[in-house]
Amino acid sequence: MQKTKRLLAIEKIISEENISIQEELLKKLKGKGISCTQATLSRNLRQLGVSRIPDGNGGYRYSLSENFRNPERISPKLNIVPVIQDIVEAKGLMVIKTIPGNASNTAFFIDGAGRYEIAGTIAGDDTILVIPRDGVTIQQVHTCLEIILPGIHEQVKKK
Amino acid sequence: MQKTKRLLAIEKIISEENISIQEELLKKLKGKGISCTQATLSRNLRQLGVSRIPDGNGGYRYSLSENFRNPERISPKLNIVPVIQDIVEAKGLMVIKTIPGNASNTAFFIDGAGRYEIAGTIAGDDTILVIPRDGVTIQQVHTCLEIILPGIHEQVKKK
DNA sequence: TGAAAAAATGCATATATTTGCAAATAAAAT
DNA sequence: ATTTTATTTGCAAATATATGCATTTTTTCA
Repeated sequence: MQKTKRLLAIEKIISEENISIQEELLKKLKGKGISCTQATLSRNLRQLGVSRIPDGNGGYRYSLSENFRNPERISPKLNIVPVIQDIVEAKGLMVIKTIPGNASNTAFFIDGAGRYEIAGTIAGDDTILVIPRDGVTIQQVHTCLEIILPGIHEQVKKK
Repeated sequence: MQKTKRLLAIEKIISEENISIQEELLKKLKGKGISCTQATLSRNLRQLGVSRIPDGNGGYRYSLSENFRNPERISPKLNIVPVIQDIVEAKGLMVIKTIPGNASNTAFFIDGAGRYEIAGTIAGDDTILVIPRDGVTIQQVHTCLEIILPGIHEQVKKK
């Protein structure tokens, strides 16, 4: 889907560069072969929860919401304990195994990151089903998980 | 000075009410006997670091930006803090609410600090009861918590 | 597969926000 | 106190953002 790709690109650009007006973002997108109108961008930004904040220098810049910008702020807590046991994919979905009783805890963090890539999660006692949004690849979900829970793949490999 | 008063009033209004456009804020100010033009407001908002964020409901609202005011406050040391949702006191005891499943983790951490002020803790799923030792004031417990979890009160205030 | 419903998009425009500039006000210096 | 300098403000205009509506694209469902 065109929109999914655009939303992801918007997030990426905004997190990496200082965008002060929508027209500027529009051009960056065009540079990546993604094009739409400013009107669509306006709607997309709202949907993504992107806010415009003073840059402290007399100007403004667009910014991802708090959770999004600093996912590492809330994640290392979980990494203190090796709660995650395994990550496997099946039928385009992702299954994360945790130590007993920690699935909902972990899913909560994943949800809290507010990543667009993830449509939602369902947690049992020691298993989480991560449902990627349509058009999002498994690889993108892996990357996204790494952002939410830095070191997650490393941790799993050790077992 | 007129401006100082206005800036303070703006902060107060924005923190208490949902303001979606500047004209709206202008009226609220007028209601408090403070008047200026929308242009001035625009400048003031930027100076205060006020950002406009999606309200998750198809609209926008103005919001004080913690980031802007305390950019360096975001440090890895705060990692453990965001699990804490609220701190209230009752009957000389202290009740700490956490995100689901994190009460025992957090309580363990508090216990681990071995503070004299705290006689003990009891943790459920998302709630911790902190029992101060006899003769210890609630204020002392607050101070003590701040030592164990630096930034904890600041974090809670934001919610 | 085709019709119906829903979602996304562009266009034109309405609405909202920012800014250049000159006047007014406040602060500092002599 | 008076001049000088800096800050604040309003006004009008420029710029930026959001939205109504018609159209296209995608999804759903029979």
